[in-house]
Amino acid sequence: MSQVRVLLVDDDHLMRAGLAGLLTIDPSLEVVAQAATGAEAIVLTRRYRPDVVLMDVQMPGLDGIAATQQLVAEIPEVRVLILTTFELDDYVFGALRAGASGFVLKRTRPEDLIAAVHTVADGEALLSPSVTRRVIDRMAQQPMPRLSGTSVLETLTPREREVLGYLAQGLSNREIADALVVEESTVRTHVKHVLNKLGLRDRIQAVIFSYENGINEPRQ
Amino acid sequence: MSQVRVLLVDDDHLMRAGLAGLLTIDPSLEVVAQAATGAEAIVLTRRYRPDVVLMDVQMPGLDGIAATQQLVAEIPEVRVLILTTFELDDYVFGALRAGASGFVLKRTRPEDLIAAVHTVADGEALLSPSVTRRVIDRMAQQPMPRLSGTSVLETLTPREREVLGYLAQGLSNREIADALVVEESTVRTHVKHVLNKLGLRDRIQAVIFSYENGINEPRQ
DNA sequence: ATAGATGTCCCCCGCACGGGGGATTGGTGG
DNA sequence: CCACCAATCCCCCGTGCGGGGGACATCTAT
Repeated sequence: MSQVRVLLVDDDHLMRAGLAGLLTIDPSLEVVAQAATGAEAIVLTRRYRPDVVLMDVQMPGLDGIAATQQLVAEIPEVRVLILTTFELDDYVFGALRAGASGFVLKRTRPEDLIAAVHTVADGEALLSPSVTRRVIDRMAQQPMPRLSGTSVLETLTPREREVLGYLAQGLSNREIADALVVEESTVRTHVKHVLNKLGLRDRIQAVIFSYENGINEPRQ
Repeated sequence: MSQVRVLLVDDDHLMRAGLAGLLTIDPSLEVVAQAATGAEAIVLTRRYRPDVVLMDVQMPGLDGIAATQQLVAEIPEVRVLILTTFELDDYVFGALRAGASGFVLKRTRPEDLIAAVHTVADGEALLSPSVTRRVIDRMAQQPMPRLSGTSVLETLTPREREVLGYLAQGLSNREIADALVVEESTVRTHVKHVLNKLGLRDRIQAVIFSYENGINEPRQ
């Protein structure tokens, strides 16, 4: 793999700019898109199909770990490299549980970061040396926790879950608006949020999601 | 049942006015509300709980057949009497599949229309004489299409069943076209036929139909 | 006190979709 | 031979939908 397509995900645009500039040192790396939130990362990953997603853990809304979980579940080919400032246990293990391919600290030297991107792009796993110790320690005592431990549904607000219920029944925005006694524009907003948070393309995918996840039970 | 409560549904307000006036000839009929769209019909049916819904087929937005389907599914007690100007096959069978109790032409004489309302209010089914012919014709060659049966699927051509399979997976017309290696316009035609034959509003309802009828099996 | 989350509502824009036609080619059956 | 169906493709047209924004009020937690 010569050319590696990279998606940057960080809520701080200065950090994104810095990373983008840093990665352009290597001409075989191409930053195809940048996202400021986890939800945006999912949308952009679907659109641009990057080889590697450089993902910050700390973000408002859908955080890096939840986003990673959804990304990997939907697009297994994508490699997620987690970036963080501190080496917090929760982040490390949460990220690996979610299916991340690697985990590097932001204070890593530029050339090492570039090397890390290439490593995960090649399908290898990668951990910052200072992190490796923690991982093998914990691996020894604990079995690997389940992938779907925390439901994506929990990222939805109560109202959004309600809207998803109506989406699952195939109702239009107008019909949902009538049912909830709000404006259609409000329903549109809720629907947008539901689709973004769940990483779904459109309301049709929401129907399928509902059946596949038991929100809709096929009546016989 | 002495007093019959009626909901009028027609996008043409002149037609509604005409029907309303016509029905007031019979003091045992009471027009409790009027709707201009299918969606409105559903809302008003919830609110006013009419005995009979006099429903036009041709309406912008949610058409009479789709509205009937939802109405009957949600409120089985309500009797839907379909009104139309022309006796088109798609309308007739789509409406009956959707759960309509009757089907009358707008050119029916006033006293016959009033009689029709009373008939369906009593729980009987009713068809305009000119429509009955078509129904028994079709009955002769194939069993009455019904909601729960798989017989409706047999009205689809092989290609249409194939398209339904892709619809069930939530694919767009473009994606189905690529899968079948035909033009998108061809897929559009197939999709139209599938929706018409199954009496479905849109591809979203097709997804739901597929799950409810075992075309899609929810995994796990 | 300030920030964040939530719910409500608004705008513009472009595209996919479904309904309304119609046309052509190849079979198949009466 | 002719009628019919199935499958393929075309047009126009209106609208529903999703993405991109933003605005405002309320409430909660820091």
